[in-house]
Amino acid sequence: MREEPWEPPAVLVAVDLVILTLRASALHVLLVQRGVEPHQGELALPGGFLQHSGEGLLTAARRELREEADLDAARLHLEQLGAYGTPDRDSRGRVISVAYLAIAPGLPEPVAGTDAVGACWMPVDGVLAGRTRLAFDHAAIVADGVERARSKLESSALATAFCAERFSISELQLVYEAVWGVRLDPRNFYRKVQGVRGFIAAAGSDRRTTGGRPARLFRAGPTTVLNPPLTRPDPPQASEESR
Amino acid sequence: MREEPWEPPAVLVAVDLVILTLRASALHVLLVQRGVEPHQGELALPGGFLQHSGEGLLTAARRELREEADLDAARLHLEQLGAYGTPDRDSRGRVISVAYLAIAPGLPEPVAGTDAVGACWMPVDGVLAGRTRLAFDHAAIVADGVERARSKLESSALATAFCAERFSISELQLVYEAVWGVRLDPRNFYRKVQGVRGFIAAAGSDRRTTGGRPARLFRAGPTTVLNPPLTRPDPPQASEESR
DNA sequence: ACAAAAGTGTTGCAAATACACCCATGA
DNA sequence: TCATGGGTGTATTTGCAACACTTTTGT
Repeated sequence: MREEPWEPPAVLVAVDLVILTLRASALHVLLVQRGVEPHQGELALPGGFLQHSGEGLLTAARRELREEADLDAARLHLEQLGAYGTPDRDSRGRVISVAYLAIAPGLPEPVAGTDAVGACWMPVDGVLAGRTRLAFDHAAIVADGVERARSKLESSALATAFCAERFSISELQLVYEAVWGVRLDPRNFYRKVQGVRGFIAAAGSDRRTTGGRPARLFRAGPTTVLNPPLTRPDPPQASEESR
Repeated sequence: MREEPWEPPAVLVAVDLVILTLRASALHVLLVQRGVEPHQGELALPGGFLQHSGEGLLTAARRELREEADLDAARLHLEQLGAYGTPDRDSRGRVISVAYLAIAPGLPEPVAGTDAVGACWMPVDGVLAGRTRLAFDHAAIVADGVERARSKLESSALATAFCAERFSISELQLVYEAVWGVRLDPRNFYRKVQGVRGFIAAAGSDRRTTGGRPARLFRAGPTTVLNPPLTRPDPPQASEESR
């Protein structure tokens, strides 16, 4: 760091959240409708400015998670995505946003206790395809978050963060299929997942059923890096059908 | 983003650079000696504050690259690492640092034209092991940068950024061996690398030699994501010798 | 001729796929 | 007893590490 005689410019720092979850086998992101200008009424990521100059970035992310989504950060996966600082991204002046990615298990239904106007889960497909328009550069941030989730499913135990505390192997498979957008063979998936040491651990011989044979239940294991990794099958060779 | 009656606190934003290169088959990072307080005289990452409120983060990173390391950003790989914003990381007040990772080919020798005091290439081993002490939280940032480089070698064409414009396959192998800290079989590496479509492209049948058979030369290919990826061998099972 | 580095062929093991099959339960 | 989803066995394919071997240069 070099020092110079001039004063460096002070900027505003916001923290925005990309909260992903699985609903009806599709990946969804939590969006709020903005109550004030700029971009009033438009959809945006939940977030807000640093509250006081002693607040850490991660602390602020956890606070927003609680305030805007009524989610308990202690139970969620939460990691930093990156900083977004294009000069003209916010008409109020120089605002740099530090984005965080959170993964939530499928919640009962609507997001309760939200103090933002109209929070809702939106399918990410629409956002990625540009059909769902977002304020600021938030669509790009969502795209980065989804891409991060897709790639981390391969090499980390992130998938368990989409599940409730106890889950069956086929529920875990649904996570992979929804996030990657592929179909997997349940039988091979079953053994593959069990073959990764520390990924999942048997959780009581308890079992609930939905019509067939009851499934064994598991909970997230101690491992966070998958070894061997679960490899994503390459999409079926887009030939003339593409685009 | 929620609006509230209070003023959000303004903070200072710095951009710091983790510039990695290969020297004598070892991974090195560029460090400068700080000329002013705080941490005067200590080693730190090159970087500095945003220069004016209209300067973009990436623009600032490119400027620092030029000013502090005399490197041309257009020829380098440059990507954002993340934001570091622990409240007490800088004694001057609230400073958030956005770190960037740059990869440079092995340069002729010393870093020329630097306006910082005492810029030098330091082996990353010492930094990672804590033997080389850095100012602020810069040692942690270096560790994150090295980890990012290690993991991106597997799935992206990042390795070519460590090489000159034209390189032989064995030079590319040296990059992988140095960054990963492993030994690879040259014969299998040779074919593996050639098997990845778009990774490297033949560059003139030109050839220079160092005693044996001349090598074919290549340049970076169009692909940035490696398919199939180059997988890193797991380290030789640390048994009782570990720690 | 020999050393040194580049490049090729071949083989055997191990992981991943595909899929036939058996198990446990509700209706 | 049949439909539904859970779980297991196994043959075939594929990927990859190991290593013998050939090629092309400098000295």
